[in-house]
Amino acid sequence: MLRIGKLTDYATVLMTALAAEPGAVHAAADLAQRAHLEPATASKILKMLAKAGLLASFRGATGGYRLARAADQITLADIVAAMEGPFGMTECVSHAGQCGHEPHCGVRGNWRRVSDVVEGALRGVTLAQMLPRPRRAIPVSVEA
Amino acid sequence: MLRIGKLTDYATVLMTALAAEPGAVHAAADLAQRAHLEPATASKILKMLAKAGLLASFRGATGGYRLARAADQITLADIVAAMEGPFGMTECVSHAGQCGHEPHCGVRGNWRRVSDVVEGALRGVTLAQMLPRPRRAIPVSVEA
DNA sequence: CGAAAGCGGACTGGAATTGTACGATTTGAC
DNA sequence: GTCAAATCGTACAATTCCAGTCCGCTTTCG
Repeated sequence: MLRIGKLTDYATVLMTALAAEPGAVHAAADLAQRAHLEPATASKILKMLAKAGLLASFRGATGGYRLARAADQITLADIVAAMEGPFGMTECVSHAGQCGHEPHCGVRGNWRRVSDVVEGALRGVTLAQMLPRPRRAIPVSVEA
Repeated sequence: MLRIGKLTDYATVLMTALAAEPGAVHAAADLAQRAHLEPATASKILKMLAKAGLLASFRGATGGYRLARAADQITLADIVAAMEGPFGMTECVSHAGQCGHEPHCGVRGNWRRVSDVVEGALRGVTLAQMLPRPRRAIPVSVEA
């Protein structure tokens, strides 16, 4: 498993739909239709992405959403963080001190290293690379 | 976030406790005490690990659990897979055909690549490396 | 002014996960 | 041969989390 939430997955679809026409402002209903999502659900996701600073929003009639940065400046790590909060595969990685077992744990450091690798992998994939185009390698290198 | 379950985390603690004295057979109650877990919970986890083939179990008096393989032949990927089932960050990676959006998705391949990177990272950490010892680098290399 | 569109929050139904308990079975020890 | 120790398998209760929806408010264009 090791899943991300469905909403996070939908978010990537919506983001790629926006990246397909960068610069243009898209209404939420329009994006929902492209991504085959319920308008209410799409709207919720777009709100979260806007709050995280990944999208610029425009209110009022003819309003909508637009990418806040160029597609090659937005990575999967950004999207995941926007939808699911701070990184960390275990509670103790993202929120130190919450787990009463920390003093005698011994595996904490290892999870921290793995989390860093995962974050690096997500950070290595940009929105531009996710468009249906020739793919490039994901650069990853980690030292412990 | 991008969390693994708590039970998976506990499982790594139990596994390292077993790896500290390889070859010896430990009772579930003993391991629970070392890991500071409720006996019932530890037992549940140990059963899962045994069913997955990571531990050898011995019934009856003086029974208990022992590593099925050497500590450097067991990786975090094995433990996570034992506790959480087949890999994949999205539903469509581990179970193709379940998601009605697949025909027009366009991001599936990208999640597949990221999942592979994550799996590689977990596969690069062995139980032997998780013991409180000098750490080595996690080798990771991926091509897309 | 009115319609269109985003903003914010709340709410609910369901699913997954966690943690626990109990009887059955196996095995070593005396 | 009997007993006690220990796992196995299953089932269950509680809780937490998440997906999805809805509604009222605000903003902006025509």
